[in-house]
Amino acid sequence: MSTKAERTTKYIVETVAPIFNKHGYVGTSMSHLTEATGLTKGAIYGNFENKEALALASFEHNRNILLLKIEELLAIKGNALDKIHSLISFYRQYDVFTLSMGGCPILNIGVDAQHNNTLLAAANKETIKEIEGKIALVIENGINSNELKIAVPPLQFAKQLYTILQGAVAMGTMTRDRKYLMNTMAYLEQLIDREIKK
Amino acid sequence: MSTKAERTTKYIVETVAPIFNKHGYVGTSMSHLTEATGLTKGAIYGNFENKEALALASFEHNRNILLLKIEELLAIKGNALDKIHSLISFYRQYDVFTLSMGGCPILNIGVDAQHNNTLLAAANKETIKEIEGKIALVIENGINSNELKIAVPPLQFAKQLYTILQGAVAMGTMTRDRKYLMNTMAYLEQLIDREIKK
DNA sequence: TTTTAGATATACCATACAGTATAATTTTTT
DNA sequence: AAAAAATTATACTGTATGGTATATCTAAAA
Repeated sequence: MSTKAERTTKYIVETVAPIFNKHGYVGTSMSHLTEATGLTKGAIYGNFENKEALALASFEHNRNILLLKIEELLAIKGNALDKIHSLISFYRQYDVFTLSMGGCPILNIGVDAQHNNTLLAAANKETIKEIEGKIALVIENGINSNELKIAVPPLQFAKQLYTILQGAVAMGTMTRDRKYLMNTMAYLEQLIDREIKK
Repeated sequence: MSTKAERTTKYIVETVAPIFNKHGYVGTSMSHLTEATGLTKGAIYGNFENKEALALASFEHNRNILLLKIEELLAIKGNALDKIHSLISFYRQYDVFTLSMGGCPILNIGVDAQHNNTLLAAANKETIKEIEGKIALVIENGINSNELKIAVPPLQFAKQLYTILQGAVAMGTMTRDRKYLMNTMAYLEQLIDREIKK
């Protein structure tokens, strides 16, 4: 069984991650965190070196949830097109999926950290790269197995797809209107079939 | 000629707008603003009621620059397709255009204000509506003059187009990589021609 | 050019901030 | 069950925060 501190550390991160995601690095104060956790600063600073380390752990927590889900979606049985459709279909409910995280961690931290915290900004950039790489791999396999044919390299296609997905996430977030997700995914579904079928 | 206070007010907003845009509402402190302007708090609070009013004026300043530019781009001589291409082409240099504002005001304020300032969030939402409306009008005119034919209503098409544009802006911002703008606009140019030509 | 009104600077609130030293309290080990 | 070690609470730093009252200065009107 895990030690007390390990469990407390986990509890703090889980409780605090959506707060950092919602209010950003500067927008989140230690008093927000003590209030939300019911713990004192002594407990928090006993488990994390400083606010930045806690913010980083919080981002990585949310990032892991998202990455694991994306891996799962791209690992379903079927060919490359099935996997891509599985991903796109998921983004219809991306808002409810990210609700418990306090919204999309990529968008929120990516924008907030840009001029407020270089560590978080770098971690975010790295995560984007990972997601794009995972999508690209699926595309590449589809090409190698003679299933797909596309005009651009797999990674560029993956980046283009993820850009449109994140566009819908951004617009949905800013306007608090789910329709951006629904309409964009509907549009993408038919676009993908038309563009990459062999 | 304008009064002294009018000129000072203008000077403050111009100086302060990119700071709010970069660091967000909570991330911007009054000391940032006094330092940047070379003025004291007395001068600033003499011209603005509080921090929120100043942040709102700052957003509206950046928003006006952007909206005026978009209006200009959509007002060029030619048919609807020319106007749309004019807009898309502009977004290739969107990063250099928004540099002096401290980045895209729609994205930055839209994400930051979401959980930190309801007034700013509402103003941002309104601006998005305006931009989409302007694009939709161009599409509508193109349809009425028998130039274009599209499968969805003009406003939905406009929303879809702006979603992809903002996706490129978001990805470019988060990764600090211009290629997202370049590649997405290249992709859009050929997509538009294929999809909406009559 | 003097008066008056408008605009800016200074000095100061009370409060909140991130962070720390240490005491009290739990866990864990013996 | 006692001792040792690890963990959390308390109380406190010094500094920064948004905002204000008032004094000083500057520009416009008489």
